Amino acid sequence: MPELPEVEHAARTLRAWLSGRTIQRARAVDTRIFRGGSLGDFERSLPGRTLARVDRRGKYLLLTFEGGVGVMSHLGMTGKWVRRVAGAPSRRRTVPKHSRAHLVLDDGSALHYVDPRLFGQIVVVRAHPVAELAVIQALGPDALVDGVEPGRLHAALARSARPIKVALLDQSVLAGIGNIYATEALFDAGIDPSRPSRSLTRGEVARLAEAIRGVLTLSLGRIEAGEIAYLSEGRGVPNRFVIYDRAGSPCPRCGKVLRKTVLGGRTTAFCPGCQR
DNA sequence: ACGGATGTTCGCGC
DNA sequence: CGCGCGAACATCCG
Repeated sequence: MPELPEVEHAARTLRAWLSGRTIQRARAVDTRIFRGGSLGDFERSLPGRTLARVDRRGKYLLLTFEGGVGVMSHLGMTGKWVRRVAGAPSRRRTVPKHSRAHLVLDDGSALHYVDPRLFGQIVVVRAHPVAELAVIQALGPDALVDGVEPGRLHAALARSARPIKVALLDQSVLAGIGNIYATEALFDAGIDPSRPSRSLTRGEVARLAEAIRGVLTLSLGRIEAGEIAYLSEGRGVPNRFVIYDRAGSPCPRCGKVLRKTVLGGRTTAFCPGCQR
């Protein structure tokens, strides 16, 4: 579930895996994950290089290598980076299922990009810094790095009549929020997700901004603490969210039965009792 | 067994 | 231009 906290964790993990290492080999499978001439650039431009930095903007990972080659990696719905260590006494397969690309490092490890549904993207950029890609420039302030400034958010929300939940998913309004954290933050702030975004008062936007900060930092903390095995193989992990995917259960705040609706084509859980 | 849903983004048509 | 909808794909659940 790669939204901001999960992508931030992926960024930190990649930073640790790649720091001080040299890429020996790069291979990719020809899928639509690679746009333009990126597949060839991925295989040819990366070997011999070392990492300069890993950044995250919203849900986008930005890798910059010494010598001026950048890689943009977006995880889509089901993408993740996993590491395989040579000779590890593991019963896991050497090449993970649905591996679409991998980097072999000088310590013998291999970093695989795994993405069953192929909704992710990898773009290799040589002409300019990777952060100058149009998709990155189009992003609004990052919900974690830049913070959620209530006045600015209020101004952005005041321009549209679409539901507040849909506006929160718009990455040009605020970068990093996806379906789960939009649902959670609106519940936390006690705001009905179907309200027109421009109907929110300054006070409500301030509450929402605090709720967004809260749900993102809480989740990131839990991921970093190892409480959540996002990068591991395990599936069927229990739902750790407060109301996401809990329609039909009692509201943990007021006890009314949680309901669900569809906004912007996305399922949205909400409490009819305490979200106004 | 099969229909319907699933974390994201983009492009099309109105 | 704003918006709503479907498509891209594999897997899981009931």
